[in-house]
Amino acid sequence: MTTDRKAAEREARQKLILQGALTVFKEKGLEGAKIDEIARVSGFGKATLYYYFSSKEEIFNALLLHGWLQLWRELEETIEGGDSPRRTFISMLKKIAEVVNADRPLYEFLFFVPRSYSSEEIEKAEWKQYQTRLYRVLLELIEAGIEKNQFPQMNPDLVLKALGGLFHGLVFWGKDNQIVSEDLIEEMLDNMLKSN
Amino acid sequence: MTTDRKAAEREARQKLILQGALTVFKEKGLEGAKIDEIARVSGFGKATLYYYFSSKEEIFNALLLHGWLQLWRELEETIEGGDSPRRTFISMLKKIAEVVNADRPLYEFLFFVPRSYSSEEIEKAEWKQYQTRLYRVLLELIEAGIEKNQFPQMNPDLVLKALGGLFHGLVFWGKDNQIVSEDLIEEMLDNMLKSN
DNA sequence: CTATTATTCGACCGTTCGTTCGAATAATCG
DNA sequence: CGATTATTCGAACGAACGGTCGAATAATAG
Repeated sequence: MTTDRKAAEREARQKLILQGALTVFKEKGLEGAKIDEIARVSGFGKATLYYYFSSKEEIFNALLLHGWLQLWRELEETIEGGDSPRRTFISMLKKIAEVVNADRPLYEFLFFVPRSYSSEEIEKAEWKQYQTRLYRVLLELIEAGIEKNQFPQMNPDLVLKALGGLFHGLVFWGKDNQIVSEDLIEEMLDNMLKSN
Repeated sequence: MTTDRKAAEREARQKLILQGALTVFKEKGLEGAKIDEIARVSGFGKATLYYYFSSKEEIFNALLLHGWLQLWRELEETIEGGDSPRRTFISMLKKIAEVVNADRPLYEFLFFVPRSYSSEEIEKAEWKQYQTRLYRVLLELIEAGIEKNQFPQMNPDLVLKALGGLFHGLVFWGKDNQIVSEDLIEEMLDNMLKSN
């Protein structure tokens, strides 16, 4: 069967397009990114893009879905690990940082951009559920951890906001290049959660 | 002289336009906001907007400048207060939260949107310097505070990223309506900085 | 080889949108 | 009052852009 190779080639070309799209999206945002430029950067003609994707928004969503699937794949084993809530929580953030640092352009895009474009279309996108699921898992860990006195005795939602924001700030803020190691994240979290 | 009244009226009309622009920008972002809609919402004809502002981007920048000036005006007395670095730092964040909560639409816009549109035009905008200045003041407080053992003994940049992110998460994340009180912010910070 | 299918692409289309024009109206002045 | 200036606005302009078309080329099949 040639069908396998054909499918693989098709997928490879899609990946090339997504790669080009990412660099343009990152630089210009969703609306600022022009199809013509994405085509130019990925090295295809404009019409060819539409041979592989049916619209600009589909490219956008495919990119995010790709990132979330990859992130989630890496997280699953950590979640199943059966550590204490606090250890699992910290391990998850470390793992996320690791994944992020392995492909910053993609994940900066993934964690920043969607906040700015909350059209109804996007609300229903497939990748959205993974975002929601991640939030829920982290929240449940905090709830369980509070019971065991491993987190500050406060409203779990607040604790998640605070620690999530802290993580976000550590990993994503600042002049590009300087990435924060997973160990530093662990140290910071342990430091700040110490007294409880 | 009627000149004063004229100028005041002109400014009042500009404020109306900015107010309308804010609601549209917030809902649609910079590119998604259409001049026609801003005109409709502010209750002026489209061409009238151009009688008061020379371009869409000028409206955008005027809006942000307005917000930063107001925020900075409120912050200045806190900075001059002469409290300890740690107290001043916490007071500043509390004050920022207060200002934000007093006009959430404006400040959610102000703190979120610019991250998505980093064109070179925006880099040079007048409001940018206030953002930079705020960052520097907070960093200096942390540096001074670390010396006095009032903050974790870590790289000041990292501490600012962590605490800034934490603050950002507390104040801006989550389902809209629920605002976080300044006292909660203080409690959270004091809690997490306790052990040092 | 020819026939059929898959892929590529620049030119083109229709729409949208920021901006400008020119005329109409209101305010101010002498 | 008339004359001059300030303000308002919808209509029209032109550029930009997402998406489509149809022809050309490459790959595969028989």
